[in-house]
Amino acid sequence: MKEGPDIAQIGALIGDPARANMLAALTGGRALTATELAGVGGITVQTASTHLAKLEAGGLLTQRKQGRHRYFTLADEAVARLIESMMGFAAGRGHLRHQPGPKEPALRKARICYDHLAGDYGVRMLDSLIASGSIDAVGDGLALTEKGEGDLKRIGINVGDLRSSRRPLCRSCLDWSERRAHLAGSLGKALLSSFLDKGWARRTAESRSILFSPEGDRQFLRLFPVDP
Amino acid sequence: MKEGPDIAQIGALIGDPARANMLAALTGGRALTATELAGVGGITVQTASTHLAKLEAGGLLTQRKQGRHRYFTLADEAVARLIESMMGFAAGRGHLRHQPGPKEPALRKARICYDHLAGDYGVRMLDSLIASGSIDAVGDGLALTEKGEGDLKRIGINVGDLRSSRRPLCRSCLDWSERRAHLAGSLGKALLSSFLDKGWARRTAESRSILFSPEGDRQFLRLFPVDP
DNA sequence: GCGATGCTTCGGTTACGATCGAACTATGAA
DNA sequence: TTCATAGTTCGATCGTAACCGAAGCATCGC
Repeated sequence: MKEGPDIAQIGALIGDPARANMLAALTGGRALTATELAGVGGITVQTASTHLAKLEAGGLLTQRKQGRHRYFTLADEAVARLIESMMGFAAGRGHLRHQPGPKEPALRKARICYDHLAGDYGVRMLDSLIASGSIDAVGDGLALTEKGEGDLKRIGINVGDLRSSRRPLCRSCLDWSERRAHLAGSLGKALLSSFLDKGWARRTAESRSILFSPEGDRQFLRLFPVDP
Repeated sequence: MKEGPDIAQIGALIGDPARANMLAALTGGRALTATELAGVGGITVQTASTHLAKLEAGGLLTQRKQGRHRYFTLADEAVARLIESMMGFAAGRGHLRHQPGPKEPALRKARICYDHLAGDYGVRMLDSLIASGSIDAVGDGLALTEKGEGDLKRIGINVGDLRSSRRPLCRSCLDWSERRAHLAGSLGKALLSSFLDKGWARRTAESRSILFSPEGDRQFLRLFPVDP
C-alpha cells in the first residue's frame, strides 16, 4: 500500500477535464499563455490560473514569463509522451470525446505531436523510411541505417548535428488516431522542421493540425512513397 | 477542445488514491477479490465495490465470478503498461509515496510487473542477455538472436511455442525503481515462469515482490552474469 | 505619471464524489 | 432449513475541489 511511486497524484492532475484539455493543447508543442489556455479549457482565467499552478507544482508544466505574459509549456518530452500514451490508450478503449467535428479529419491526416509529425502522414512517413531501408525496425525500436543517413543528407538533414544532443535520434511513438507507430525523437523533430522551413506545410493557429500546401503535399508524397 | 481521445476520464479513474492502489496491486498479475482489494485500498468493501464498478465500466478491469468470490484483474496488458509507465513517470518526478518501509528493498530487488520480472534482477537479466548476444538492442527495441534462441532452449524455454501467440516476443519495459529497461513480452513472461517452476523464486502473498531462495539466487546470478 | 492588459490571490458558493452504516442478494456450508 | 461469508445497492453525510466575482499586482504603451 505504501510501496512505489504515487500514481494517483498525476492521475488526479490529468483527471480534470479543464486540465486535460490544457495539457492536450500543449502537446501541440508551442508555448501558450494563461488566457489562451483558459480558452481551450473552457474556463475563466482565474480558474485557469489555479489549475496551471497545480500542474506546475506537479512538475508537468513550466512557465516562462515574458513581459506581462506567462508562457506555459510541457515540462519536458516525458510529459508529452505520457499524454500521448494516455491518448493512445483512451482511443483504444473508445473513450472518445470527438463528435467528429470539422477539424477532426485534418487532425487525423497530419498533426503535431509535441515536436514531430503524427497522424496518417506521420505513420506513412515512417513506413516509407522503413520500406526504403533508411530505418531499421527491430521489435518496437528504431535505428537509422547508413543508407538512411545518406538519404537524409540529400534532403538537407545533417544527422551528425542531431547525434550531439542527448535526446535519442529515433523513437517510435504510438499514434492514437492510426493505432500504429510514427517517428519521434530528434530525427522526427528535424524532419518536421524541414517541412515547415521549406514551406511544404504550416502549423495552424490554435489547433494541433498541420496543413500541407498543394505543392508540399506533392513533394511529401513523392519523397515518402508507399509501395503498392 | 473537442478533438481527440478523452484522457481526463482515465486520468480521473486513476486519480483516486484508493483506486490507484488497487490498480497497482493488480499490476502484480494475480487476480484479487473485492475484499482483498478493499484491503490494499484501505477502504471498506462497500466503497471498494463502487470503485471497482467504475474501473470496470471504464474498461480498466475485468471480473470473473467464481463461487461467491469475484476475482478482478487488469483488463489486458495495455492497462498494465499504462500503469507501469505512469509509475515510471511519477518516480522520475519524485512523486513517491514510500516512506522507505520494510518491504521497499525487496521490491527494488525483484518484483513482478504484470507477468514478468522487474527490479534490479529484471534489469540485470536483460543487461546480461544483451551482453551475451542473446538479445539485440536497437534503439529502445529488442529482438531475440539465433544464439539467444539456442541458449534459451538449453534452459528449457522453447521460443517456437511463444512465437505462435500474437503477443510480441520481446518488449522493453521501463523500470520505475531502476530507471532502466527490463524484459517484457511473452519471453519475459516465460523466463519468470520458469524461475518459479524451478523453485528458484516464489511470489509473496499480498505484495508484488519476488523472493529468491538462496539456491535460486545462486543459479540466477550464475545464469545471468554481469561483466565486471 | 496614467490607463489598459495579463495574471494571481482571496472569499464564498456550489457540486460532485468518496465514504460508510444498513439493508439486501447470492453462494456455500452444516 | 439455517447460518455464515462475499458482494452489491441504497441513503445520508461530509470534504474537497472546481468555479467565478472582485480585488490586488505587475508590466506595457503612452
